[in-house]
Amino acid sequence: MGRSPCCDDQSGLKKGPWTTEEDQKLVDYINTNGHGSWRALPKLAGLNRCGKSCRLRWTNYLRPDIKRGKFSEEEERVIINLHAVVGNKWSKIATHLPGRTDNEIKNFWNTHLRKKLLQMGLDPNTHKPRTDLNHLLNLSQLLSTANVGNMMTSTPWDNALRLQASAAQLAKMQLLQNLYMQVINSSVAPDIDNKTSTGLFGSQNINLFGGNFSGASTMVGGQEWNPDSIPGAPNELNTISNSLEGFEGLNSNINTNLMSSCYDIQSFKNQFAELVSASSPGSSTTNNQIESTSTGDIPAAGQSSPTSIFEAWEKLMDDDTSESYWKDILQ
DNA sequence: AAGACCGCCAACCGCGCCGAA
DNA sequence: ATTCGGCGCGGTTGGCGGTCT
Repeated sequence: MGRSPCCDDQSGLKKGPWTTEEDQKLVDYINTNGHGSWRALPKLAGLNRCGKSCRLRWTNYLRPDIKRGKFSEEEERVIINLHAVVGNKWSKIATHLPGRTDNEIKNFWNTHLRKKLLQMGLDPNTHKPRTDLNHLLNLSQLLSTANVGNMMTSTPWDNALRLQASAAQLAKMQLLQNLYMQVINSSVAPDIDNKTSTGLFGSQNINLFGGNFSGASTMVGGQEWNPDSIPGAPNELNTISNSLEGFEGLNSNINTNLMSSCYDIQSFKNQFAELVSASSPGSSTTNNQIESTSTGDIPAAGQSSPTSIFEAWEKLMDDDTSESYWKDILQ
């Protein structure tokens, strides 16, 4: 049982866009008298509007301390960080951004930041990696952007490009994670969903996520890149990385350099083979099968075998990977 | 040139909270 | 303790302007 609206269609009160005359009346009245009771205000100010409409117009548009124009990078960062903590509490977020209204922040989130997170493979609601497989199609696009690094120079674009490249690396980690999840869910290794077992979830306890990116150099776009060379980048990556902690998936024991190890598919294969042979002695899957190289064949939809998954990974490493291939793989 | 499509954002709507009676 | 009114919040809508075909 909801409340009756403060101004229904029968009230004869005006709705829709405000005219400059109405704005002026409202501003003049509030400047002279303050808003007082919003319900009483329209009559006192000579406006044919409901109080709620007046309040919204004032708080979202006419207030003198409103800051208009593009959001700065710092503001973006604040919004994302706060959203990760408080969720869709726009008014709470707005209290940390002087001059910005909850409505403006909400709109900015829905039109820009939400998409940004989605492109990074993060769920905008949880700020954790998306677990649905469809988004991997977007990731493959992200990965291709990493090649922009080839054109890197010493321009102000560097930071943005390199951060984007690092996001692409993160995407690769996620893909690895998702591929592994497919393995876990496949019939090949039905009993290895035990994170204390040996092998891929082994005892080395080095978590791919939640690590420290400071000092972790890697190859980006054919050049060695160290996040430390970019002010704020290690923190940025650590923030993203930390947000991935607790993800129900790969707790990798890939134990070399945190970032470059993500490319080390061979060790991943070897450890996986070890795991499969240890966990599924009766399995027909052999190391040889796992080690078999891609023939370029596209696996049938619905199939999910270690071989096809590794092929998928190798395909990912191939810049020419087509979107249709991914669709087939991920179905 | 014009219609279709899309993104942005101001404004509206419904609900929940809170304080006063 | 309960009811009621006012306000604020978050979700949604619809119009406008820009871009695409």
